[in-house]
Amino acid sequence: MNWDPVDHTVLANEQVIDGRGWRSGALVEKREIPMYFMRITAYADELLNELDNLPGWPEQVRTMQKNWIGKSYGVRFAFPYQLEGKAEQLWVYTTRADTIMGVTFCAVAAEHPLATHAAKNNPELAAFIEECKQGGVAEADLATMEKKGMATGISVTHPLTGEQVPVWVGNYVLMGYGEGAVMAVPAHDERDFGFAKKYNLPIKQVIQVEGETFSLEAWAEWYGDKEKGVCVNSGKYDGLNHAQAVDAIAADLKTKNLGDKQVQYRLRDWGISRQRYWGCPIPIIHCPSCGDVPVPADQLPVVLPEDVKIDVGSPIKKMPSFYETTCPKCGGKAERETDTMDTFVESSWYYARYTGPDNDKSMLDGRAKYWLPVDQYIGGIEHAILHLLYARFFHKLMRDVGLVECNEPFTRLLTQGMVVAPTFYRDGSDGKKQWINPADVDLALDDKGRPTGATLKADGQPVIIGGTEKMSKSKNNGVDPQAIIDQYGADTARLFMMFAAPPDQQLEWSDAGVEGAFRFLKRLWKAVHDHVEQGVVASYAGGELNAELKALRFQLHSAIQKVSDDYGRRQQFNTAIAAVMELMNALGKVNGNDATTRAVMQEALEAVVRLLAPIVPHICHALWSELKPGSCLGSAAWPEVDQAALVQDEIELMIQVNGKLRGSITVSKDAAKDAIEQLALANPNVRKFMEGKPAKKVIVVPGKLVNVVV
RNA sequence: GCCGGGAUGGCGGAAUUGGUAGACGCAGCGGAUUCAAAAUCCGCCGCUGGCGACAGUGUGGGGGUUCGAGUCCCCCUCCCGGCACCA
Repeated sequence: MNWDPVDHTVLANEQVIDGRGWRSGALVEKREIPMYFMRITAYADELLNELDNLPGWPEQVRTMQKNWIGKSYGVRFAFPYQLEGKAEQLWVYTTRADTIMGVTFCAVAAEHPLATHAAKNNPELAAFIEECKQGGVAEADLATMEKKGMATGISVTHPLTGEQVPVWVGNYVLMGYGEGAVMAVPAHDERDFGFAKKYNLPIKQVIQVEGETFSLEAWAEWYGDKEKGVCVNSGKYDGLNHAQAVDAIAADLKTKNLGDKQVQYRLRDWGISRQRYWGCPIPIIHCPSCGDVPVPADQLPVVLPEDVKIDVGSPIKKMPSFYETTCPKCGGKAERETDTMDTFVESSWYYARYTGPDNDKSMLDGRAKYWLPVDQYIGGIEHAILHLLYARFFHKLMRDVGLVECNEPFTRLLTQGMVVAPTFYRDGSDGKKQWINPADVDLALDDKGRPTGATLKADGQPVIIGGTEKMSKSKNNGVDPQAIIDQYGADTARLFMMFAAPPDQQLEWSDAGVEGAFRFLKRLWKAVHDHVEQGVVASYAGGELNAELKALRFQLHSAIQKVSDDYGRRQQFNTAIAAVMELMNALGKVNGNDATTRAVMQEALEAVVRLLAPIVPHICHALWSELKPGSCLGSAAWPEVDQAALVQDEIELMIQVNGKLRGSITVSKDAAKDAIEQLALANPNVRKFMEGKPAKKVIVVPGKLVNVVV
């Protein structure tokens, strides 16, 4: 954990800025703190494999979860060594056992027992180990920090060559991950290469890719290649490829009892303890004689007390009335756990609780089995891994105790892009940033629309422009759509937001264009009323149509098809709205008052109202009752595509010469390929650009275009 | 640093399977209506050249594959999300 030595508190990663606590400014230390975990790793394989059974999930989310779980096939093996006359083993894990003959040193974490031992009589090393404990624990910090190390003076024995291999302490090796130790092959691992160059450690090439030349001077991409490389300088393993070498080496290690193949996961167990008030209390009682005892089922749930005083730290940690209790086992004096659960725990099953919110006997009941899984789940892409992986895990836990029956919680997933907005702040007197809401700021723009400065509306004084980030409470850059709702109504606000961008795309918030949505709804309202004023009629059901009405019905039914597909399959609402807008533009151009025209108009307007209802429900309900008096939109069927209306007699084909657009021809829908070619070659503009040369090739893409190659 | 996304007119975006780049909307410009304005309606609207017909050019940058690339492949830049205690 990140420990602030001044404030004596655990800090969230977000609260560690450049290795310092956000309030105290003190250098943060890494500290081990006892805590409770949920064993999500026991479900790693199922969580991974089931990703292939989630066709309704976006590919990118499945890929991210797959990479996060990070199943790897490698070899776990040991370097034997003697310590104070005793035989010991330094265990490491690698996915590149084929490079094992190129090991020139090992690196261990600062907290590794070997490092602790070596530091006993080595004050310089002890100081270095202390230094390694500084800084935050976030993976991003660890990955970007300068790689540092120091020799321990201890050597271990290479399990295959018998050579002595020096052991270093490395600030980039983590005790909590894997074995807390790694083998280093500088010739074939970029990080090890940099480390070896920096500390002048030997580099031994053991992989060769044909046609390449190895150089100690600089790292090259192929050094790390495991597809094309074969072993060299590796004795009996020379000439073997990656898979063969791993097999042979693993077998030899196994013979020596010093290792074997092993499957590993990047996924770690889920630490759920939080030293905060706000969260579900962890139901454990600490008894001096019985140890950690679970709170008996009949005393659950442990309820968070509400009569608390909030000042510094969690109030329940200073509240004897909460934590003083008796041991359920021995009846002696005991204390409740005062850590609470990560709020991700609750967000991992709330969706199931919705099926029985009134149940005060158990967390879920049979209704959960009836309703689940959730057909369509919607959440921000920022939850692609943590929340969605925890929820999947928790669902499987609930399945395994019989609370739910399905394997996965969410059948279809839509991950909406973040709504991002600029951030603004001032440096407060306490050194903390005061975040200012974009609505309270005036922006000055240059002629290219880029911001040049910003001032607070209230005092006209400048504020600092921060980055554009996802809207959040902590950065105070959220924008409330209430202002739009107040001015234009909820339908306009909904239409505008759905029209702005596809939902899975990130969107920089701006209310420019909201007028356009409002105008469109006014046009729709007027179009229906203009029609209804002349009396409602039965919608078109068949009969001869002139070319104009035929074209209109083509557009109408194309729109129905497109909107249905956009809503159902593509989940892209901006294009669905655009299709209806195009249709409305076409309807606006219709002249004529005859019975057939009015019937087609009735058909079109009825369709439009139903197509838009999911986006702008209020106005559509009102308009539907005008178009179909006595009927309710809520029970109206979704409009159906009339396939006959989609048949066109003639189609327009684009003509290209050498891939460049040079004109178009209109042909009958079932014109033969030869006839199309002849027509294209006869086109005056085509002849002009052919410059008298013969056509080498004519490509006809049915229904699309003709390309003449000369 | 690693993993996942993204970059297209002045702006938001469209182009779904490699086949008309810029749909739809905003802003802007011109016109109609009006005493005037608002509202509404009509037209124009990537860039360069041209009175124009039209031609050239153009989807972050560089290379490649293809009859044809916004779309596929390789390399690069920048932006956003996640990186296990923001949730």
